[in-house]
Amino acid sequence: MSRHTRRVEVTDHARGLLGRVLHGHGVAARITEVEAYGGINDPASHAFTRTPRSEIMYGEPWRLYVYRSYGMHFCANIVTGPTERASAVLVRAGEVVEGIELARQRRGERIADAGLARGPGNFASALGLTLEDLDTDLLGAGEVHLGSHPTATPDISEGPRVGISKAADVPWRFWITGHPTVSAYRRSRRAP
DNA sequence: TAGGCGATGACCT
DNA sequence: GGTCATCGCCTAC
Repeated sequence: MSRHTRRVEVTDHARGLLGRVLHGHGVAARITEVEAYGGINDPASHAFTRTPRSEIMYGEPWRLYVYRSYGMHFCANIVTGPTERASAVLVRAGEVVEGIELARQRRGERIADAGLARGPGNFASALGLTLEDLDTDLLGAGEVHLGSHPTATPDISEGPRVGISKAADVPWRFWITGHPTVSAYRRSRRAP
């Protein structure tokens, strides 16, 4: 398989996740913003160097990869496979469509609805995702799983990924055009 | 075993 | 708009 074909794969998965609903511990959110990570070919991916932490991305697709960022935040990724390719999609933002009261309890009463799941750390927080959910099968019927595909294809915009210092110019960030939950672009301080 | 750093968020002006 | 807290994980020694 060619390098080009791999690139299309992971970005197609990223686009395909927009508009899908992710259920997490009593809260459901429609995914509005994602970033694609190309695994072994992507310097910005955790899987670029194979470590015990990134090992899960080399395994079965449609598993949940959760990691801790800056010591206190969790970020949720969906492994898209195939096995050994280590491709994954980072969920950056969503619109809470079920369990909004529970989401508000987790995030804080004063947060506006559109901000409940804006930003990767906030999205994981709103859905109650932690390291306990690592390796969850998202196609299963557990507390954390993916819903069906949306009936209509959303209008998708693309741009550079946020907050990374390597390969910061690759346009592998996708979001639903004009959606209020999408976070503003901010380039990493360490990016060249 | 120690040092450096980050796929962030919140708060301040 | 910009600045900074904060700590587990990875890498090098």
